[in-house]
Amino acid sequence: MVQWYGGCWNGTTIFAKKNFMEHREAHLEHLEEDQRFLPSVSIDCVIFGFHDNQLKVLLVRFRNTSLWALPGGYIYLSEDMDSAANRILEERTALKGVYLEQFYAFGQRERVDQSVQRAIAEAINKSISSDHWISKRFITVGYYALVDFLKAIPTPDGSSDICDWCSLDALPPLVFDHAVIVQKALEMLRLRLNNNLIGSNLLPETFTMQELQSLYETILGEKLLRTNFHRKMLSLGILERVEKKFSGRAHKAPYLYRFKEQKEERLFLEKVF
Amino acid sequence: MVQWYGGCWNGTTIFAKKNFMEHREAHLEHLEEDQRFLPSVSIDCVIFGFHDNQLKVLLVRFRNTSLWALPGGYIYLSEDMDSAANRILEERTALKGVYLEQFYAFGQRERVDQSVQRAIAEAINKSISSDHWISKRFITVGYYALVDFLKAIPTPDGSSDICDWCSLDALPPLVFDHAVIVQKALEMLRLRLNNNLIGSNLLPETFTMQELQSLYETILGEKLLRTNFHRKMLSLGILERVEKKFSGRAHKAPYLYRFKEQKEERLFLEKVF
DNA sequence: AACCAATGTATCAATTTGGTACAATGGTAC
DNA sequence: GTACCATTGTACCAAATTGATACATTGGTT
Repeated sequence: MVQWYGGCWNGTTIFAKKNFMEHREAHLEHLEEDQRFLPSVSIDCVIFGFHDNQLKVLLVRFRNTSLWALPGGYIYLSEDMDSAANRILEERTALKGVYLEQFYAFGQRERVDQSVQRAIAEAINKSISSDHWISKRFITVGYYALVDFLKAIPTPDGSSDICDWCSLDALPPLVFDHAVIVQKALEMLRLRLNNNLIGSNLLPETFTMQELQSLYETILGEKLLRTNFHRKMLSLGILERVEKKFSGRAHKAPYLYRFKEQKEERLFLEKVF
Repeated sequence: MVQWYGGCWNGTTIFAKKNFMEHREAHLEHLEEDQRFLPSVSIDCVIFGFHDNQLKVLLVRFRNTSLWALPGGYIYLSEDMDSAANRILEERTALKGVYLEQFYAFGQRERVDQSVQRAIAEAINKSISSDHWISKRFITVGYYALVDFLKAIPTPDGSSDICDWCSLDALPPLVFDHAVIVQKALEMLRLRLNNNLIGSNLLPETFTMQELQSLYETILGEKLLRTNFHRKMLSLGILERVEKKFSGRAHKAPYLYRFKEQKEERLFLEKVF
């Protein structure tokens, strides 16, 4: 069990460990063949999950260090930037086709601390010269993803030994400007909280009103009145009640709900809260 | 007077022509010294102005062609990406410190049509080899700017002979994916229409309620009820009435308004409409 | 002086929201 | 079984917001 400020949760499985080795090989290959990547541009993914009434973010830790970072990567010359982001996401979670959205490009001149960069390279046993492609200046394009916490299989890449969930409110220190990137991702997520996109991607197929409200509260960072939330959600007409009831702990059993199939047009501008 | 689908307006002045020559020199210099730019990344600016109750966008036309494009440029290794965007904006408008915000990065593999790229290079008398830095793959980071239409001085760069305003609803065909970029800029602008950021940057110091409403309607793409708009705007408490009245054409003279000085904190999430 | 269209304001119904009350319920304790 | 209880679903009311219409004001035209 990985612990970090009490926030991490170990999702690594045997299956993940197998993938880990595969990707490690692939990664070493990349370093030799940097010509295949678009120079100066990297991608970083803020992968959100929801569990225990908390927003989680997927992080990797570089091998032989205690340095945490967002899962990231580079763009092959032959692929679209969005495809690259999808590939990176899939490599870390083993999930295909999940909700993924670009939210901002980070271009500060000094955003990558070169001494940290070197420390990482040395720790993973790569001596890189000062004109190595990786030590050149990069801008990074941020994507956030919304994934089903239980379905994702966190999988380290060749430069990391851990890939795991961390609670958003107890993140370890992150390398470079990654803390800023997470913050911005959350901001953009709030800005786009409307319509059902958020819930239907962060929650399992069916869920209780309580879980849905807790998700909203977590993202918005404020408490909502239970009864009014209930009313509002039902009035939007995007939920349907699953007729089976819940059976678990004490007290009254809540209904389960699921999101209705959506028409393609998005009500992107409608405000919910 | 530049005409294009009836939408263009010629803002070029004698002052602008002087700047034009200066920048042309600067640009030629750049082409030789491509080492000074960050590879693979360009910037394109969607510069919005408001005039005649219409949203305008600043465009450039490449020399000896009829090809229109967004004003753009590259990032010096020594400058932040945001600074580069500011510099590009200033070069085309002679305006400093205007409202400028990054909105999206465009990374499709084939987003730049190489045959068009070559045609432009030839037209401005540059023969570029297929491995010239400019013919490599680029992602472009989009920024939108909100400027006072009357204060901007549209100024072509070295590769263009015209820099001018075009009505958003009568744009000429644009090169590459620039039409998509404009569309996305508008979308993001709508998403962020809240608080007074928009108005205070697209309108002159003082303005009538009618002008403000017209701006909102243009950006949102829908009609609003005059009386309710009036009420809402006043209730937000962000306007102050300038005691002088208006004196112009026929009928009753409207009050003039201006935006109050804003506290630094932004009410970014508050919905207005 | 009569008129007119644009402007500022008032008003009212419909809707939405914030907040409280209360009945229903599925389990626990005894 | 019965009393109890925290949680859930729903009802309800007052306050605030919004949609829509009416109307008084006014600067200039004819």
